[in-house]
Amino acid sequence: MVRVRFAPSPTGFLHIGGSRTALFNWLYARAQGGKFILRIEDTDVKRSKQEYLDEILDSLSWVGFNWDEIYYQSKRFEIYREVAERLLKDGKAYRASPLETDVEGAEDDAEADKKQEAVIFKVIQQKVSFKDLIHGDIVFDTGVIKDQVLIKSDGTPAYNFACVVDDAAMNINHVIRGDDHISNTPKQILIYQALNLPVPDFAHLPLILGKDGGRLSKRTGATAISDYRRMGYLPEALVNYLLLLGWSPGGNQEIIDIREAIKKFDIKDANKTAATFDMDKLNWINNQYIKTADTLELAAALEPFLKEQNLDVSGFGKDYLLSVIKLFQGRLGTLKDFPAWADFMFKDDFVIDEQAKEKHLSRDFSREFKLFAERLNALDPFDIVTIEKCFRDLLTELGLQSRELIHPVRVALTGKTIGPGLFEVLYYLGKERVSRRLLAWVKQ
RNA sequence: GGCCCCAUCGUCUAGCCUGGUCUAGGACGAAUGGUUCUCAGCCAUUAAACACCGGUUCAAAUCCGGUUGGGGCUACCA
Repeated sequence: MVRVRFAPSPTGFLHIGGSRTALFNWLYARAQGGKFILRIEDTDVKRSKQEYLDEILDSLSWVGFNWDEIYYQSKRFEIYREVAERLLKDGKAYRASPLETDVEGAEDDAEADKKQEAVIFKVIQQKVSFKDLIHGDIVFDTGVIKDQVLIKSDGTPAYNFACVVDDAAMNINHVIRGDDHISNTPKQILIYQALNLPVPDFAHLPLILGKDGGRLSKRTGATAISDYRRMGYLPEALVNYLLLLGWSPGGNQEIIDIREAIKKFDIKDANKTAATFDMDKLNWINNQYIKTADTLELAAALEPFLKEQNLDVSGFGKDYLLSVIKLFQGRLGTLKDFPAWADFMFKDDFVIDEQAKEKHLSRDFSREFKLFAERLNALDPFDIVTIEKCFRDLLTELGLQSRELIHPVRVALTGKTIGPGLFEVLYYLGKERVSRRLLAWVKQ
């Protein structure tokens, strides 16, 4: 059975690159009917923080990468020491005194006392080769690798050692991780061999680059998954985008449901070229998902954004809210856009775009607005069709082009130049609010 | 510096393994036009790539070698 793992370190938030690695591991496990194991690499006690751990677990749950088992390296220090002891006994490792600078640099004597001899692995010069599921055969000459620290002088295990001990103990048979670990692989294989443990298959995923071609960093855009959640991206959209970064379902398909992806995914089809993170395409995909989302579910997803931007919709019925969401659904790039774009549907002190006002309301529309308000108030079936007819009749009477009145009315009612069709806006706003807003522009 | 990885439109990619069907397909973005109401929505059109050099072959984006360029690693971080 396939057993894969994702091994984040709680020394920072879950970022884009990490979640893509998690996605490919998770997908592969689900595609193969295997297990997806989460291993928290919190051996660096000083840098590991609870808030980071919480954020990582939270983000993984949000994107839906459910794990079958979870382990914490900080609870397994005894195991690493025992294994190191074995290597020592076999003469494959040796002890070395703690680094002078380390002891001297210790905060106080108590800390210095805790320092003990480190355990170092003897690297023997040889050719190590492995078959990478994505890259094919890779060969290293270990002559260029220094002896490796197994247990540091503070008693905690070094990364490459804890990783091997755990992958073996947890029966991980496919190690799927970032390209940056390729050069760690020969070091780890040496340890597997010294321990007489079966070497797993490796698959090294290309890195995700920022716009500047370098590593994705805060400078080149948001990196934490939780940031994207806050910016108003749907988890399905983010996952779909991440999936397209290094893998393609073929057949010119861009939008792919996760269940369909599970059926089609194979780690062997992953690309080997680094990909640049492109916000524009993410936005487009997010819009594709928002557009086709169930309106009721969208309403729930929108809640935190309404709250955050202080847009109170409680005074309106559920049906009204859903209608308004439907009106905007097709043009939303992110959920965050909604409160900003639809504010006029829920309050009278909506934001007025000064440029729009300047462009369309600089001349006096008292006569037109007053007439239109009166006509609308008298409309009996007040529906989209009759509203449009009423408006167009008025245009004919006044001898105006539709655009000459539509834009001013839109700005007066919504404060914006962009938005849903005007007649729909009129219908959902209702007679009372429409005439109040129009008459506000009428000079007495 | 040493070692390793990578190389198709600006970006994500299809094609590469199993050379000919590729005057290289799709998507994002861009530009242009349309949408008897706006666009950041919708529709249409256009521009846009096989890094370079050599080899193998009747034939190379596809196979091989080199060059160049980019990236990673080179910690008692993970």
